[in-house]
Formats: sequence, C-alpha cells, structure tokens
Amino acid sequence: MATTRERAGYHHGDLANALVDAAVELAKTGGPSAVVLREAARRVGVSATSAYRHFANHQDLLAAVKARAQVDLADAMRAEQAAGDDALSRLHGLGRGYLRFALTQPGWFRAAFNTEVPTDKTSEPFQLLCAALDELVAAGMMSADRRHGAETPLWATVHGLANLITDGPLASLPEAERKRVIDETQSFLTRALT
Amino acid sequence: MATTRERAGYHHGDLANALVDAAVELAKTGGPSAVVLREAARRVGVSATSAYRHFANHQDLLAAVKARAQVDLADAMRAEQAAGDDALSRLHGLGRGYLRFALTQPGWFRAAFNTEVPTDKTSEPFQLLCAALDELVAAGMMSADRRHGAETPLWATVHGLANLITDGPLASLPEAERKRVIDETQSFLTRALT
DNA sequence: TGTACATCAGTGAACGCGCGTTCACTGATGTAC
DNA sequence: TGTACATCAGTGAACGCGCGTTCACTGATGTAC
Repeated sequence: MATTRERAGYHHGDLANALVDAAVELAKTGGPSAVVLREAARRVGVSATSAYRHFANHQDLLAAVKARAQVDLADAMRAEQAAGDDALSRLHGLGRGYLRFALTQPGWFRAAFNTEVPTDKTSEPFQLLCAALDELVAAGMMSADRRHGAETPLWATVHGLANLITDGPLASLPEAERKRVIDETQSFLTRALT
Repeated sequence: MATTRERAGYHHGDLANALVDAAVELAKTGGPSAVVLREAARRVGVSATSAYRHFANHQDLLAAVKARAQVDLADAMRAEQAAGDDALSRLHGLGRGYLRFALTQPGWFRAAFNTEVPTDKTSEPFQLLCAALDELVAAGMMSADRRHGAETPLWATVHGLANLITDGPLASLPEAERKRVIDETQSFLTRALT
C-alpha cells in the first residue's frame, strides 16, 4: 500500500489518488454522472473542501476518472487479444474485450467515453486496433487495399454494438439473443475485412 | 393551430401537447438532461404543478419527448432514403439520414436514445432498415445468405459512427476528416453487404 | 541540536442554486333536472 | 332557459434535497540559520 495507505494523521499522504479511487468506484457503480465530489471526499473520510487542494474543480476530478477508465478498457482489450493465436483471432479479441468491458461494467464503460471531458482520437484503444489491422496485413490475411480506411468503420461497429446493448434499445435482449447478435457482428466484420 | 393554440384563458385547452413541445425544444438544445419539467412549464407560461395534471412525473414527460425524437429520426431517414434510385442507394440513404440527424441535432439524437426510458427493439428506424435490406435482396443486389443476420451489425456501425462523431472521441474531427470517415464507412459497409 | 517561520494540507460553516414533488386551494366547465 | 352541483384544470407557497464551491481558519511539516 504505497500509494493508497491509510491516513496516518492530519495529513493524508496521498489524498489525490485516494479521491480518484473513490470517484472511480462511484463511476463503476453508477456511471460518470454518479461521480460526486462530495461523496468521494466522504468516502475517503475527508472534508469536501480538501479536494480543492488537488483538483481545480469537479470536472478535473472527472477527467482523472475518465483517464483511468480508458486505461482499463485498453487492458481488457489486450487481455482478450493475447488469447488469440493468429492475426485474425487477435483482432477479434480486441473487439471481444471491448464488448466484455462494456457489458460487465456499463457505468465504467460510459465513464471512458464521458462527453464532459475531451478524448484523444489517438487513444490507446484506437492504437491497439490500428496495430492489429497492420498485423493482419503482415500475416497476409488482409489486402492492403481493404486495410485502407478500415479503422473507423471497425471501431464504429464494435462501439455501436456496445452502446446498443449496454445503454440502448438492445439492452433488454435476452442472453441468448445477445450472444447471437454479437456472433452475427463478428461474422459480418470478418466478411468485410478478409 | 388546432392542437397548440394560444391559451384562451384559465384553461389552456391543450396543455399536455404544449408541455411536450416545450420539453422537445429543451431536448433539442441541450439533450435529454436539459428536459426540466419546471422550465417546460415556465415556457408555456403555466405553473409547474399543472404539469402533474397531464404527466405522472418527470420521467413520463421524458418518455413523450423520446417518442417524438424517434419519430423525427425515422422521418430524417425516410427523407434521404426517398432520394435513392436503386435499392443500394436507398439503403445508404437510411444511414445518411441517421447520421445527418445525429450531426445536425446531437442533443435531439441523444434524446431519441435516452436511457432513462426503455425503447423498443422493433422501433421504426430498425424496421426501416430491415425493409431496405429485404429490398436489396429482392433487387438481386444481395444474396439471401448475406442478408441473414445483417441488420444488427449494420445498425451498430451507423449508430456507433454517429455516437463517436457527435458525442465521442471523434467529435473534434475537422469537417474534411469527418466526411472522409463517413465515406470510408459507407464503402466498408457496401463491401460487407454486396 | 534547537528554534523561528514560511508553506502546505487539511477543517467546518455557509451560500446560492434549482430541481421534482406535494399540499390545500380556487376558478372554469359541463351536465342533470 | 336557468340553476345547482360535481368535476376538472389550473394556482402559489412550500419542502427537502444535495450539489459545487468559497471563505476564513488552523494544525502539521520542513527548512534556514
């Protein structure tokens, strides 16, 4: 417990991180709108005011939370990617990781794309996707022609499916149907790519 | 002005619709979270309490707003679809209508997919898509094999692109780039379909 | 090694805000006789 | 045609809530001499 040790006394030692930890917990449970500065402070056992020693304001805290969510998302993607044994299944792994993240932690997923705070287009998830496509070309499983301009459509498809299922009209789909549309989407994408 | 005429006196005559109209205006400007019951009443020139004669609560009003947004979205899709002269360009029209709606009225688009209120999977936009795919098969431009299970992936792609561009990491894309990714997506989908 | 002092990291009380919702009410409307 | 009365559609005041943020403050820390 180097970074988030218990408070030793009056001075906390690592309040900034402790507050982000608490805020992350809130976001995981209820999405970005559940990130309430006062509640985060409460959970850490500290006055609300103290947060202003470490964050300019509420938005600033939210930005830190979003950054953490993006890292987690990238981790989830890499975890599934690593299980693949060829370039195509590694690419599919990225998508499955993305979806799994969104499905198992919808609030946290929403936090990763929280609109209040700007995101990089060149975020890690996107870079992972680009690299995986390059891998696919290098392995001779995709023509350079198809590779061109494929990143965004691919991202959009997986992102859209995640949104439809976690937050949208497909949210109430029974488990079996959900599995079906995910498989359909994977087939669809494979056809478009190879 | 049959349905939304000016108030004649103490009794409004069509307060329910007037309130929804005002709430719709709020949603168009600031998205679903801007739909504030008190503000809608204020705009109609009526006490906040009066809304409770016509809506059970805030959510109920929000549901009416969402329904209107969905109708508008379907209209936007049909408008572009009608301009197409073959089955494929008619299908593309649906997607362009969807995107145009999202790009020109992001708040309104968000309202159409507002999470607080459940949506039908069999909403009009989705039905339009299914019909257009059937058309494509009937015209001999798509095999029945490819037709199977294509609805959701297609929807996801367009929906995801709309979200990425209006609310997500691609929101800050310059106009030219935005046009490019939309075109890329259209090509990508064409390849997957035909 | 001890001490003065600047700086840093906390505190509690308070403010203003605007929301959704409830309450007891009153003015307008329409219908039965 | 007129009138009593039930019902309907509004009203204004008030409540409780919890938020982000500011204020003037004080206790802890570390550094210069």
